[in-house]
Amino acid sequence: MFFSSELIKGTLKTIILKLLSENKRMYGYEITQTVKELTGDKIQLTEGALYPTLHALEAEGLLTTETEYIGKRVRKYYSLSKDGKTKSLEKVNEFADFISTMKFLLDIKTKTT
Amino acid sequence: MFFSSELIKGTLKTIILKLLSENKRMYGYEITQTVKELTGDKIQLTEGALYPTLHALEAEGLLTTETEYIGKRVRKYYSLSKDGKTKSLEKVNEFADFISTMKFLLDIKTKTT
DNA sequence: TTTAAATACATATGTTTCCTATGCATTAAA
DNA sequence: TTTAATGCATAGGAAACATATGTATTTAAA
Repeated sequence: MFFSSELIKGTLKTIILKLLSENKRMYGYEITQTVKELTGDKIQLTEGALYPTLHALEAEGLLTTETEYIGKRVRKYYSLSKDGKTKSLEKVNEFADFISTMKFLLDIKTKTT
Repeated sequence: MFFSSELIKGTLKTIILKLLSENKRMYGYEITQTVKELTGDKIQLTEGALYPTLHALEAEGLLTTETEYIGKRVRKYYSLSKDGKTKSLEKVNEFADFISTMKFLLDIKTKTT
Protein backbone atom coordinates (compact mmCIF):
# COMPACT_ATOMS: atom_id res chain seq x y z
CA MET A 1 0.00 0.00 0.00
CA PHE A 2 1.36 3.39 -1.03
CA PHE A 3 -0.34 5.15 1.89
CA SER A 4 0.53 4.11 5.40
CA SER A 5 -2.02 1.39 5.81
CA GLU A 6 -3.76 2.90 8.82
CA LEU A 7 -5.18 5.60 6.57
CA ILE A 8 -7.06 3.13 4.45
CA LYS A 9 -8.73 1.67 7.49
CA GLY A 10 -12.33 2.60 7.62
CA THR A 11 -12.52 3.52 3.95
CA LEU A 12 -12.59 0.09 2.37
CA LYS A 13 -16.32 -0.44 2.70
CA THR A 14 -16.96 3.03 1.37
CA ILE A 15 -14.75 2.40 -1.66
CA ILE A 16 -16.46 -0.89 -2.47
CA LEU A 17 -19.96 0.51 -2.07
CA LYS A 18 -19.15 3.53 -4.22
CA LEU A 19 -17.67 1.44 -7.03
CA LEU A 20 -20.68 -0.86 -7.03
CA SER A 21 -23.01 2.13 -7.14
CA GLU A 22 -21.43 3.02 -10.47
CA ASN A 23 -21.01 -0.40 -12.01
CA LYS A 24 -24.09 -2.51 -11.35
CA ARG A 25 -22.00 -5.58 -10.72
CA MET A 26 -18.32 -6.31 -10.17
CA TYR A 27 -16.25 -9.27 -9.02
CA GLY A 28 -13.54 -9.14 -6.40
CA TYR A 29 -10.50 -9.18 -8.60
CA GLU A 30 -12.06 -6.53 -10.80
CA ILE A 31 -12.50 -4.28 -7.79
CA THR A 32 -8.83 -4.52 -6.84
CA GLN A 33 -7.77 -3.73 -10.41
CA THR A 34 -10.16 -0.82 -10.77
CA VAL A 35 -9.01 0.76 -7.52
CA LYS A 36 -5.39 0.23 -8.53
CA GLU A 37 -5.94 1.91 -11.87
CA LEU A 38 -8.03 4.80 -10.59
CA THR A 39 -5.52 5.64 -7.88
CA GLY A 40 -2.39 5.20 -9.98
CA ASP A 41 -1.25 2.26 -7.87
CA LYS A 42 -1.50 4.32 -4.69
CA ILE A 43 -4.18 2.09 -3.22
CA GLN A 44 -3.74 -1.63 -3.78
CA LEU A 45 -6.35 -3.68 -1.99
CA THR A 46 -5.11 -6.96 -0.61
CA GLU A 47 -7.20 -10.08 -1.01
CA GLY A 48 -6.99 -10.73 2.72
CA ALA A 49 -8.81 -7.46 3.28
CA LEU A 50 -11.12 -7.46 0.29
CA TYR A 51 -12.82 -10.84 0.41
CA PRO A 52 -13.70 -10.84 4.11
CA THR A 53 -15.10 -7.33 3.64
CA LEU A 54 -17.22 -8.40 0.68
CA HIS A 55 -18.54 -11.31 2.73
CA ALA A 56 -19.29 -8.97 5.61
CA LEU A 57 -21.19 -6.55 3.37
CA GLU A 58 -23.16 -9.45 1.96
CA ALA A 59 -23.96 -10.69 5.47
CA GLU A 60 -25.16 -7.18 6.33
CA GLY A 61 -27.58 -7.42 3.44
CA LEU A 62 -25.93 -4.63 1.47
CA LEU A 63 -24.71 -6.81 -1.37
CA THR A 64 -26.19 -9.61 -3.44
CA THR A 65 -24.15 -12.14 -5.39
CA GLU A 66 -24.34 -14.23 -8.52
CA THR A 67 -21.75 -16.81 -9.48
CA GLU A 68 -20.73 -17.43 -13.05
CA TYR A 69 -18.27 -19.71 -14.76
CA ILE A 70 -15.74 -18.28 -17.18
CA GLY A 71 -14.53 -21.49 -18.75
CA LYS A 72 -13.77 -23.61 -15.71
CA ARG A 73 -12.96 -20.67 -13.47
CA VAL A 74 -15.56 -19.41 -11.04
CA ARG A 75 -16.32 -15.72 -10.83
CA LYS A 76 -18.49 -14.17 -8.15
CA TYR A 77 -20.29 -10.98 -9.03
CA TYR A 78 -21.45 -8.53 -6.37
CA SER A 79 -24.23 -5.99 -6.72
CA LEU A 80 -25.77 -3.42 -4.41
CA SER A 81 -29.03 -4.33 -2.77
CA LYS A 82 -31.58 -1.60 -2.11
CA ASP A 83 -30.13 -1.09 1.36
CA GLY A 84 -26.70 -1.13 -0.22
CA LYS A 85 -27.57 1.79 -2.46
CA THR A 86 -28.75 3.81 0.50
CA LYS A 87 -25.70 2.86 2.51
CA SER A 88 -23.39 3.78 -0.35
CA LEU A 89 -24.70 7.34 -0.41
CA GLU A 90 -24.51 7.58 3.37
CA LYS A 91 -20.93 6.36 3.49
CA VAL A 92 -19.72 8.70 0.76
CA ASN A 93 -21.43 11.66 2.39
CA GLU A 94 -19.98 10.76 5.74
CA PHE A 95 -16.52 10.54 4.26
CA ALA A 96 -16.94 13.86 2.47
CA ASP A 97 -17.91 15.44 5.78
CA PHE A 98 -14.95 13.79 7.44
CA ILE A 99 -12.37 15.10 4.98
CA SER A 100 -13.93 18.53 5.18
CA THR A 101 -13.49 18.47 8.95
CA MET A 102 -9.96 17.12 8.69
CA LYS A 103 -8.92 19.67 6.09
CA PHE A 104 -10.00 22.43 8.42
CA LEU A 105 -8.33 20.83 11.40
CA LEU A 106 -5.07 20.19 9.56
CA ASP A 107 -5.25 23.52 7.74
CA ILE A 108 -4.85 21.90 4.34
CA LYS A 109 -5.19 24.11 1.31
CA THR A 110 -6.69 22.68 -1.85
CA LYS A 111 -5.80 23.81 -5.32
CA THR A 112 -8.93 25.27 -6.91
CA THR A 113 -8.61 23.67 -10.30
CA MET B 1 -17.26 10.15 18.18
CA PHE B 2 -19.47 11.83 15.62
CA PHE B 3 -17.85 10.03 12.70
CA SER B 4 -18.03 6.25 12.51
CA SER B 5 -14.91 5.52 14.46
CA GLU B 6 -13.04 3.61 11.76
CA LEU B 7 -12.55 6.85 9.89
CA ILE B 8 -10.51 8.40 12.64
CA LYS B 9 -8.14 5.47 12.70
CA GLY B 10 -4.78 6.40 11.31
CA THR B 11 -5.33 10.11 11.75
CA LEU B 12 -4.76 10.50 15.48
CA LYS B 13 -0.98 10.84 15.30
CA THR B 14 -1.31 13.30 12.44
CA ILE B 15 -3.77 15.43 14.40
CA ILE B 16 -1.54 15.52 17.47
CA LEU B 17 1.62 16.33 15.52
CA LYS B 18 -0.12 19.07 13.58
CA LEU B 19 -1.54 20.72 16.71
CA LEU B 20 1.85 20.64 18.39
CA SER B 21 3.46 22.17 15.31
CA GLU B 22 1.26 25.18 15.86
CA ASN B 23 1.33 25.45 19.62
CA LYS B 24 4.86 24.84 20.92
CA ARG B 25 3.58 22.87 23.86
CA MET B 26 0.26 21.36 24.88
CA TYR B 27 -0.95 18.92 27.53
CA GLY B 28 -3.21 15.97 26.92
CA TYR B 29 -6.48 17.35 28.15
CA GLU B 30 -5.83 20.57 26.25
CA ILE B 31 -5.44 18.56 23.03
CA THR B 32 -8.79 16.84 23.49
CA GLN B 33 -10.51 20.16 24.13
CA THR B 34 -8.86 21.91 21.21
CA VAL B 35 -9.84 19.16 18.79
CA LYS B 36 -13.36 19.16 20.18
CA GLU B 37 -13.68 22.91 19.69
CA LEU B 38 -12.07 23.06 16.26
CA THR B 39 -14.31 20.29 14.92
CA GLY B 40 -17.53 21.45 16.51
CA ASP B 41 -17.70 18.33 18.68
CA LYS B 42 -17.42 16.07 15.63
CA ILE B 43 -14.14 14.59 16.78
CA GLN B 44 -13.85 13.85 20.49
CA LEU B 45 -10.63 12.10 21.37
CA THR B 46 -10.95 9.51 24.08
CA GLU B 47 -8.36 9.34 26.81
CA GLY B 48 -7.84 5.66 26.18
CA ALA B 49 -6.66 6.51 22.69
CA LEU B 50 -4.89 9.79 23.40
CA TYR B 51 -2.54 8.96 26.23
CA PRO B 52 -1.14 5.73 24.82
CA THR B 53 -0.57 7.56 21.53
CA LEU B 54 1.25 10.42 23.24
CA HIS B 55 3.45 7.90 25.05
CA ALA B 56 4.13 6.12 21.77
CA LEU B 57 5.11 9.34 20.01
CA GLU B 58 7.41 10.17 22.89
CA ALA B 59 8.96 6.70 22.69
CA GLU B 60 9.53 7.25 18.97
CA GLY B 61 11.49 10.38 19.82
CA LEU B 62 9.00 12.70 18.17
CA LEU B 63 7.85 14.40 21.36
CA THR B 64 9.57 15.77 24.44
CA THR B 65 7.84 16.35 27.75
CA GLU B 66 7.99 18.63 30.75
CA THR B 67 5.90 18.13 33.85
CA GLU B 68 4.51 21.03 35.81
CA TYR B 69 2.34 21.36 38.88
CA ILE B 70 -0.74 23.54 38.78
CA GLY B 71 -1.44 23.72 42.49
CA LYS B 72 -1.26 20.07 43.48
CA ARG B 73 -2.37 18.76 40.12
CA VAL B 74 0.24 17.45 37.71
CA ARG B 75 0.22 18.58 34.11
CA LYS B 76 2.40 17.04 31.42
CA TYR B 77 3.32 19.24 28.51
CA TYR B 78 4.30 17.78 25.16
CA SER B 79 6.42 19.51 22.51
CA LEU B 80 7.71 18.48 19.09
CA SER B 81 11.32 17.36 18.88
CA LYS B 82 13.30 18.15 15.74
CA ASP B 83 12.28 14.79 14.29
CA GLY B 84 8.74 15.50 15.39
CA LYS B 85 8.64 18.69 13.33
CA THR B 86 9.79 16.83 10.25
CA LYS B 87 7.33 14.02 10.89
CA SER B 88 4.49 16.48 11.39
CA LEU B 89 4.99 17.92 7.91
CA GLU B 90 5.31 14.46 6.40
CA LYS B 91 2.13 13.21 8.02
CA VAL B 92 0.06 16.22 7.00
CA ASN B 93 1.33 15.99 3.43
CA GLU B 94 0.59 12.30 3.31
CA PHE B 95 -2.93 12.88 4.54
CA ALA B 96 -3.47 15.69 2.03
CA ASP B 97 -2.37 13.32 -0.72
CA PHE B 98 -4.65 10.63 0.66
CA ILE B 99 -7.78 12.78 0.69
CA SER B 100 -6.95 14.02 -2.77
CA THR B 101 -6.81 10.43 -3.99
CA MET B 102 -9.97 9.49 -2.15
CA LYS B 103 -11.89 12.49 -3.45
CA PHE B 104 -11.07 11.43 -6.97
CA LEU B 105 -11.93 7.82 -6.29
CA LEU B 106 -15.21 8.65 -4.58
CA ASP B 107 -15.98 11.42 -7.04
CA ILE B 108 -16.53 13.98 -4.32
CA LYS B 109 -17.09 17.56 -5.37
CA THR B 110 -15.79 20.37 -3.22
CA LYS B 111 -17.31 23.77 -2.94
CA THR B 112 -14.82 26.31 -4.31
CA THR B 113 -15.18 28.90 -1.63
C1' DT C 1 -21.63 22.09 52.53
C1' DT C 2 -21.88 18.35 50.03
C1' DT C 3 -22.00 16.51 45.63
C1' DA C 4 -21.55 16.60 40.76
C1' DA C 5 -18.85 18.14 36.93
C1' DA C 6 -14.67 19.40 35.07
C1' DT C 7 -9.79 18.93 35.02
C1' DA C 8 -5.80 15.74 34.51
C1' DC C 9 -3.29 11.75 34.38
C1' DA C 10 -2.88 6.50 33.42
C1' DT C 11 -3.59 1.52 31.87
C1' DA C 12 -5.81 -3.20 31.19
C1' DT C 13 -8.80 -5.47 28.20
C1' DG C 14 -11.66 -5.83 24.17
C1' DT C 15 -13.08 -5.02 19.38
C1' DT C 16 -12.53 -3.83 14.79
C1' DT C 17 -10.06 -3.71 10.76
C1' DC C 18 -6.78 -4.78 7.96
C1' DC C 19 -2.40 -7.49 6.54
C1' DT C 20 0.50 -11.60 5.95
C1' DA C 21 0.71 -15.99 4.74
C1' DT C 22 -1.13 -19.80 2.81
C1' DG C 23 -3.94 -22.70 -0.03
C1' DC C 24 -6.32 -24.21 -4.28
C1' DA C 25 -7.19 -23.81 -9.21
C1' DT C 26 -7.31 -22.01 -14.20
C1' DT C 27 -5.41 -19.44 -18.08
C1' DA C 28 -2.12 -16.81 -20.69
C1' DA C 29 2.46 -15.53 -21.73
C1' DA C 30 7.41 -16.05 -21.76
C1' DT D 1 7.44 -25.49 -19.03
C1' DT D 2 7.22 -22.48 -15.83
C1' DT D 3 6.12 -17.96 -14.42
C1' DA D 4 2.69 -14.38 -14.16
C1' DA D 5 -1.86 -13.24 -14.08
C1' DT D 6 -6.53 -14.36 -12.93
C1' DG D 7 -9.78 -15.68 -9.26
C1' DC D 8 -11.54 -17.36 -5.04
C1' DA D 9 -10.97 -18.25 0.12
C1' DT D 10 -9.50 -18.37 5.20
C1' DA D 11 -6.45 -18.76 9.47
C1' DG D 12 -3.65 -16.17 12.38
C1' DG D 13 -1.53 -11.86 13.76
C1' DA D 14 -0.77 -6.84 14.29
C1' DA D 15 -2.25 -2.16 14.82
C1' DA D 16 -5.25 1.32 16.37
C1' DC D 17 -8.74 2.86 18.87
C1' DA D 18 -12.74 2.31 22.41
C1' DT D 19 -14.54 0.93 26.85
C1' DA D 20 -14.04 0.57 31.37
C1' DT D 21 -11.73 1.49 35.35
C1' DG D 22 -8.70 3.77 38.60
C1' DT D 23 -6.62 7.82 41.13
C1' DA D 24 -6.71 12.63 42.45
C1' DT D 25 -7.62 17.81 42.47
C1' DT D 26 -10.47 21.82 41.62
C1' DT D 27 -14.61 24.31 40.64
C1' DA D 28 -19.42 25.01 40.36
C1' DA D 29 -23.97 23.89 41.57
C1' DA D 30 -27.49 22.33 44.67
